[in-house]
Amino acid sequence: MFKATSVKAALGATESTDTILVNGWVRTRRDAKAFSFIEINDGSCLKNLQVIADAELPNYVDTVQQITTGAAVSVKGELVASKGGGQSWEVKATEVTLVGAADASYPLQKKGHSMEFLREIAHLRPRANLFGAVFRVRSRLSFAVHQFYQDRGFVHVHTPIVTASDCEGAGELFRVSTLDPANPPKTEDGAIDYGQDFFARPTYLTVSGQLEAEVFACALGNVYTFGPTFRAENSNTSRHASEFWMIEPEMAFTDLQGNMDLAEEFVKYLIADVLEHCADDLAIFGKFVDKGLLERLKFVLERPFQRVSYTEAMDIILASGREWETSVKWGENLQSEHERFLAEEHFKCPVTVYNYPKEIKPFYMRLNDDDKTVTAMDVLVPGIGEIVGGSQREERLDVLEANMDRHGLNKEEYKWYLDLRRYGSVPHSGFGLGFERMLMFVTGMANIRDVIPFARTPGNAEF
RNA sequence: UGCUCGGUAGCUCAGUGGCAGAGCAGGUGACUGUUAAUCACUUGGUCGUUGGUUCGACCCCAACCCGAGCAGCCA
Repeated sequence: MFKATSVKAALGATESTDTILVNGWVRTRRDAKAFSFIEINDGSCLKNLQVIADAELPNYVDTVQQITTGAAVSVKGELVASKGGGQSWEVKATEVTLVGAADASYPLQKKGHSMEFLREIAHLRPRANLFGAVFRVRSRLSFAVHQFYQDRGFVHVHTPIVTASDCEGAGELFRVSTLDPANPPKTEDGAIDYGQDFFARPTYLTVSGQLEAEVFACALGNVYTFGPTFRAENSNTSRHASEFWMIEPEMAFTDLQGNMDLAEEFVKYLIADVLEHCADDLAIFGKFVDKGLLERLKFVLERPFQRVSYTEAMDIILASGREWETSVKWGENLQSEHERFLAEEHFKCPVTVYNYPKEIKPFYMRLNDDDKTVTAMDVLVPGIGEIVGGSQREERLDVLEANMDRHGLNKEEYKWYLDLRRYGSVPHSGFGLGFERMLMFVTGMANIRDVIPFARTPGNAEF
């Protein structure tokens, strides 16, 4: 069989070619006097390839003129310089095969559609220009994540997706069980007997690979995870999903400063990589989704991230003289409006906030010498808010145990985690970066549901 | 989960207590190296669901369902 040429390769040609084969889906067809224009797209790039199907073709009337938007076609012909404006190359067809027809009920029209409508046809939306671009960028961004860490000698660790730790503090979990929900085995006191469950204990989908990543950092030095993460929160916002992907680097012999340095370098690397490798796709976001996108990305790339301690951030917020919907004071969580104010108005660039009050952060964060704050750090970006959350971990056994007591955790269940502090404990740090939030930032897409192929949100797991 | 807004043709929307509308898509025809082609004609409706008010409800009221935005949870 003749080897097919991608639309991307055909459009990037440097000279005409006698015979090429192009496969793809028809975006639109128009009739001229003695021939038909067929525009096909195969997902290899944003642009379509224009095909000239002459009326002399033997199947012109009964096939070519019946081809509609959405149909799959195979075209053989000559790649020639276009006689019309708008494209440099086109294919003069010698053979047009209708591989799979699409009738008038094909939902994607040549016009723009609302994001909400396209979400309802998630199985067809990758064929829309915008979503083809989103998912090509997603693929590239994913590759860039690995390249960043691999280039720096980090080891990729596949942390488990099924986990038994249910009290890490990162929200509600999805239970994993093979018990019959209508008739579960019971213990003598009437409780469900998870001893008879598949894993002989209650298990859940992971909310973070951090604790396991710490194990590997304390053996292999610098490691990272990149995998799916699950939160059973009833969150209904444009930036939360029940299933999302997260990158979690973890570094031994590294303090909070080194952690913040890595987070900033990482975010900038991803932006630079996408700017370099996805220019065409980014252009469509700049045109239809977010006019200021390219300028903002370049701006973020050039400027150092601002760094302020939680205490300094609180002073800035309190000194701003603004009226807040939720008033805050030292010791309380920053609200979205405060984070947005810092990133979008006060600094007008990404901000890393560090050293948060210990009361509002999880047990594993390292206690500072002031005994009031822990080495937490969040990177806030304009338009999205928190994109990175991390910390230096508490490496001192006695302090960690005291933290766990204070948080009411069962130390028995964390024996293996505490062992890391018993045997060769070292200062270590890491963070989590929300992959979809990064993708939103890089594309300007406003809703997380539009950067996930098949989004899972409360009440929604179709497809 | 709370607050706010919305649900009318395949899509995007307008509409008013008294016969259901437009643009686009679809169909037919014309024209044409076009490119979200153009022009003419044209098909298409349980106005989210259920109940209530009313002589009469797409419109007013209530409950529910679905969607979106914001908040909380966080990445």
